[in-house]
Amino acid sequence: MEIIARDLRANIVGRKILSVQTDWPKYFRLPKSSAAFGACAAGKGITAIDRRGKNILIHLTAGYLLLIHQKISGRLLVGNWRRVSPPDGGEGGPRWQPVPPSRGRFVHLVFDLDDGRQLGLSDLRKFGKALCAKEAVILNLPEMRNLGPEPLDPRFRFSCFQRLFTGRKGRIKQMLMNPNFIAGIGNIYSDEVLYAAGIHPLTPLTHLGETELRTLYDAMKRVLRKAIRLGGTGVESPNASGAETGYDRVRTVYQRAVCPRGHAIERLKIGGRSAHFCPAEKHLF
DNA sequence: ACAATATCCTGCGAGC
DNA sequence: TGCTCGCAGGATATTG
Repeated sequence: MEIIARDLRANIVGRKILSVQTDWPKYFRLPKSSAAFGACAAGKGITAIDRRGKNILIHLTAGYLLLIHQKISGRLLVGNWRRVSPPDGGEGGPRWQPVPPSRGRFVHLVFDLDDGRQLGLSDLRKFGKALCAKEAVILNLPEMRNLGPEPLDPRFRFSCFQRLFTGRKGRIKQMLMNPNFIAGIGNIYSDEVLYAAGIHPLTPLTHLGETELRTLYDAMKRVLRKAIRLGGTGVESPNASGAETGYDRVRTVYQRAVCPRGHAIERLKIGGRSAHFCPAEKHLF
């Protein structure tokens, strides 16, 4: 998500949103009607872009904020899509075809920009969401207000990390993935961080002493920094020739058959999500 | 009060 | 070949 935010920042800050189109109005959570949402975003300039957890925050003129969450299958792209009619009229509403056709299948939400390009949300599963309101309104919504600290925030020191654990119970894997605990760590990076720290995903929080917490904290910062340095996970990969790119090249356990040392990766379901780990690593449980 | 589970969707690959 | 099943990068609501 950090990679996406940086890409958008370099590409669309200074542009103006002319209009908004969708074939899936359920994206609009605030305001909920397509007309009201369009009216909120249209005519406003894009002044800045940042990120909080996995939320992309697009700052608009007049003190407005556009929040887009890509959820599982979403991908924000800048490009061009042309509107095409559905195959037999009627059913399904408008569709967009990417230009060039190689990028951005599954675009369901389009922001027309004043330079002829568009910001499009490609989102196969349509779990994404979009909100537009005064900045203070957005930032006061529970999903923003309850967000945990940013893992790479320099102010998020070890003492802060350690404090998050006091009086809490549960499994470490679920804790790392809980956005209200720490923002922005999902299924992939929680597995990668735990492997890097040599900690089993099922380890109860109460089993983690200061030494393990220090190891976990360092692994978290290291893995996330490296992922950003390499351009993120799954963003543009695999490339045209089928080779993995970015962090995917160095992923150790997530959807791997073997770990870097050649041991078979094991999988189990934790809280409805798949956890990948190497049973040969030293680990607590 | 807490922790599993269901839910929102669609496409894809595996197995029969 | 064509069907059904399980699974997928998130987060919240609901259930037990």
